[in-house]
Order: sequence, then C-alpha cells, then structure tokens
Amino acid sequence: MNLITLLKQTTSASLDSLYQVKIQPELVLVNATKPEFEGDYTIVLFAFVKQLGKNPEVVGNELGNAMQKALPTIITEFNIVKGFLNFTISNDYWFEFIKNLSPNELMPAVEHKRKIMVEYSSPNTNKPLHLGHLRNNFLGWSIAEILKLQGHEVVKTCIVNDRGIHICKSMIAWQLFANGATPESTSKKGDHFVGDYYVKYNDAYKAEVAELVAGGMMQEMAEKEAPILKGAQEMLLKWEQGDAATLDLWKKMNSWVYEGFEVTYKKIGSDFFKTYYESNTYLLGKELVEEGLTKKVFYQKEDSSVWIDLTPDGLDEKIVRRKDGTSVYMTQDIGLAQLKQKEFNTDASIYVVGDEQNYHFKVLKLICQKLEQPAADGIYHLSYGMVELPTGKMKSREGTVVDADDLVDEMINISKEKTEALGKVSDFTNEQLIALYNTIGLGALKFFLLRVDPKKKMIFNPEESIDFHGFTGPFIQYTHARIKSILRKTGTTVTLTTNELLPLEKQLAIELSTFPAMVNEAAENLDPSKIAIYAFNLAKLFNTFYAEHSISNAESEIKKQLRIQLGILTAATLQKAMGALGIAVPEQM
RNA sequence: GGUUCGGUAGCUCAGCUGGAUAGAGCGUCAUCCUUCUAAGAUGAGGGCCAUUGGUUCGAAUCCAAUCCGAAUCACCA
Repeated sequence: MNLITLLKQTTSASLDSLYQVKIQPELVLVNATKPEFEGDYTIVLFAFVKQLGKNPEVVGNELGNAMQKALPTIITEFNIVKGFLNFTISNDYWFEFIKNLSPNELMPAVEHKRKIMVEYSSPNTNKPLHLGHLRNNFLGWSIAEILKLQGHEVVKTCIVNDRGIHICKSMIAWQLFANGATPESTSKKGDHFVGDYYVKYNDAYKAEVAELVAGGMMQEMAEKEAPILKGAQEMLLKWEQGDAATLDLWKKMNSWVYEGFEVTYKKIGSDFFKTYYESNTYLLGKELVEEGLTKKVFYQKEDSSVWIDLTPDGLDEKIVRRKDGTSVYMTQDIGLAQLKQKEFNTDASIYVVGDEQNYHFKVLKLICQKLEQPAADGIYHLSYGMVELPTGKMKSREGTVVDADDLVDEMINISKEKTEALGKVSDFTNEQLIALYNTIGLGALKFFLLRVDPKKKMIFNPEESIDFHGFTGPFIQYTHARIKSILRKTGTTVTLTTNELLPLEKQLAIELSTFPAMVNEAAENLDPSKIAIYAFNLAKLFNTFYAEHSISNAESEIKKQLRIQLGILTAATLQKAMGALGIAVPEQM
C-alpha cells in the first residue's frame, strides 16, 4: 500500500481508538515535511484539535505515540511543532522499497479496467496543421498513453472535417488561380499546396469586397455578394447534390491534403485506430431527432425546425434540426457519439477539442444524457486553451500561423546544431544521429506544449526559440542518458544489502514512490502537465544527487550497489513518465 | 448583457480539496569540469499572489463585490 494512504488510515484508526472520534482517512492531511523541519511526513493537527477540544501539543503526543505503536517498523520518531506532527520514516522502510521496486513494474494496474476512446487532432482538409493542432495532437496522444499506463484499453480516433464551405473556398480558388497546378508540378507538400489556395481565396474575397464597396455598395452587403463567395456557396450546394465534377475536384484536393498530413503525423508520431470523415457522418443523428421528439426531449416549432430547451439546466435553447430537415453540427455529433458507441462499446469517451467549444460539449453531453444514450455519462471534454502569438490569435486565412511542419523541422535542426556543438556522440552512425535529432527536437517541442495546464491558453513567441535547458524535454532526456552512461560502466546486476540511507538517497526513494500517484492524478484531471512537472523534479533531484555522490566511486561496495539500483529505478521512471508524454528518451546524447 | 475560464517574480509557468518563511525554469550576477556525460550542479538577487471586504486559530487557495483579459451565448463546423 502507498505510504501516505497507510498514514491516513492509521491516523484515522488511532484517533478513533484514542478519542472515539470518527474521521475519514481521506480527510487527514498528510504532507511532505518541509525541509527546515525534522521528519519526512507531516500530519496537520488543527483539523481535529478543535473537534477534540484539546491543545495540539497533547493531541500530537498521544497520536504520535499511538501511530508509532501501530507502525513500529515504519515510524521511528515524531516531533510536534505548533500544530504539525512530523514523522520520521525508518530507513528500513525506504530500503525495502528501493529493493523491491522493479523497473518493469513501476505502475500497478487499475482495479477496474475500462475501454476509453480518445478523439483528437480533428484537422480540416483545407489547410496544413499548425501549432494549435500540435498542442491538440500531443495532448491526445499523451492522455492515451497515460490511460494505457494505468492499465486501461484505449481506442484513438480522429474525425476529419473534410467537407463544408471552407473546403469549397480552397477548391474554388484552385479552379480560378491554379491553372492546373498540382503539388507534384510545384513540388509542394499537398496540405501546404491546398492551404495556399485557402489564403488566395481570402485575398481575392477581400479584394472583391473592397471593389464592391468602392462601387457604392454597403460593406455588409458586399461581404455577402462577393462573387467568389457566391461561387463557393454554389459549389457546396453542388457537392451536396452529388455533382460528379465537384466531387472529383473535392476528392483530388483532399487526397493531396491527406498525403501531406500523413507525412506530418508520421514525423510527430501520431496515429489513430479509426478515422471518421465528416463527409460520411454529417447526416447522422436523424433517427435520434425522431427519437428525441417521441421521448419529448425535443420539440418542434411552427416552422418545423426541432429544438431542445435547456433553460432549466441554465443553458439556452438549441436547434437540432433545421426547418429544411438537415442536421446541424450538434446533431451530427450526437449521431457520431452513438455510432462510436455502437462500434466500440466504450466506457468513456474523451474529446480533445479547444476551449472555444466548451459550450458545445456541455450541451452535447446533456442532450446525450437526456436521450439516455448508453455512454452519455462517460463523455469528457479535454478542453485546452488556444496557442496564441504575442501579436494575438493565429489565423490560417491570413497566413499568420506557426506552421507545424516548419516548427518541427526547426526544432530538429536546433537539436542537431546543439548536439554537434557538444560533440558527445561521435560514435553514432548517420541513421542514429538523425534519430537522435528527432528525439531531442520533438522532445523539446512536445514537452514545451505539455508542461503547462492544458486548459490555460498559452503564448508562443516565434522570435524566442524553445529552450533546451531547465524545465524542458532535453533536460530530462539528458538526465536519462547520463544515468544510462553510468550504468553502461557499472553494469546493472545488483545485490542489495541493508543500508543506511543518506538524505539525498532517501529523497530519491520518496520521489520515486510517488510516481503512480502522479500518473493517477494526471489521468483523473486529464492533465499531462502533472507528469511533466514530476519528471522534471525527479530529474533535477537526481542531478543534485549525482553532483553530490559518486555511483561508480561510491564510499563502499554496499553504497555502490544501492546507488546503481537508484540509477536503474530513476532511469526507468523517467522513461515511463516521458513515454506518458509521448516523448522518447535516448540512451546517449 | 448572461454563462464559463483566467490575472502569482522582468518573462514563461507551478502551487488553488485552506496549513509552517509563496516555488521552478528562463534571463541577470557569482562560483564548480586532472574524478561516473557541464544539455549539469551550487549560491545571490528578484513578489502589496489584480483590488477591496468577509469567513477562519490560519487565506495565493474558500465566499462576495469591483477592475482587467479571453472564450462562448449561430438554422458555421
């Protein structure tokens, strides 16, 4: 059992036997003792003192004695400072912990294994991926890895937004301006090629609007009447009617984009068990509307449009079917949720989608619950903040985006330069070098995007390159490589003999012991940053330890064996933690 | 206007189920490679935790109000 849990339970039991007071173990506050005080763990007494009507000193003494009696092999001493009861945990406990922990079994499996779907990425097929998509992809991947680490089964899916007016905009611009050019003929990556026409559309649209306004038209009217917009709208209509020529163009341009996406996904390490296409799903949900009407969850207005009234839930009225009988975004999503449920029978479904859709997902879950969809309660929205530039939001149509491919390439280049400057891998083959540059460059980028709370928006300054020192991916990768380098020299077979632990050795043991709790916390909050912070703290602690104590030249053979084991466990934990972020750690760098 | 989220060091961020003197990283300054990888370590400096009031033995953390910023409240997706 986890030591903190044990302390909580013992406290609860001791209070009961001492004073016949029932306090839930979860309510006992156990903290790591501040370094300036003696001890390892601290119980805050104020909470019960009041209830007991005794002074903290007395309660502390009685509780301390009782606890020590209950856990004689674990608690060696205790002291009381003001209302804080500090326990010192025995060397033996930590030594046994280090001895029994296996690098292959760092994370105990969950009791109730669940099947969880993670939907992420959701790209549009009219433009290449940008920095915001990277945050989405890395979050989705990481959450999937974290859940797997807990022992759950994960199904990764992607919904591609491959239809709609924005796609038609790229299409019409291509028709008008491309003269039959293709990605091949211009040797451009397909997604970038199509994205260029999306920008061209917007430029042309703006010019047309300006021209109309110059001709005396009101701005608002001009924005609706611009010929290129009319053309795009017409195209969408044709697409919906199944016009062969339009569909051909659509398929051709989408295939270019997919080729481009595939390259990017491969480079950043993203994959999906199943990809859904909106062109196939946008008509879903129709039966559900009927069902909702029958169940009186929905109601029909005079114009025959269908709505749900969510005002009792503190939300607004929401349309679910237009008066012309077509589905809206919400209807599709309800339909898709049902489809996914039928296909995979998952216990929960996590949507990695930007925070601009918080309202949408709130409504989605609510409607699914009201329709009594089987997995409705398992819908979670991993809402993440936008990535913004110092100048404000990124806008694809204005070309003010940090392109994913460019950024990834730049990161890999920087890692190449830095690695070469340090000259520590002269024995690597060319292939190994390329792999290493990728590992470090992507590690820096992924860590950068995952180390902050997902729900907060973040600002990325393209002028300042992403760091390789301090609270970064490469710092942790480096620590791992450093340990591995030592272990290559010392070997990894150890025989552990009972040992006194120095403060830093004990601290490492304590830090290692909290890994499973950190993973669980990250999973519970859908927040990989918890693991990023943990990995950083562990690496930092190891580096302090490393600077203070020698492993291969330890004071004694017994110490050496112990420290090799600590090295093995730290390296393995760093690897697991970084793996949960989707970041590889090199053996040498 | 309603709802939701945010405001902590020069910058980027932790800490928020109330607990001991508010922490990291970057940047600045100063030390440490004849000894296991210096992408490292050690130290210094840097704070009215947006403001005001309340609850409490105790508030960055909870409550209320105010100020500032963002998202959303589409028969777009």
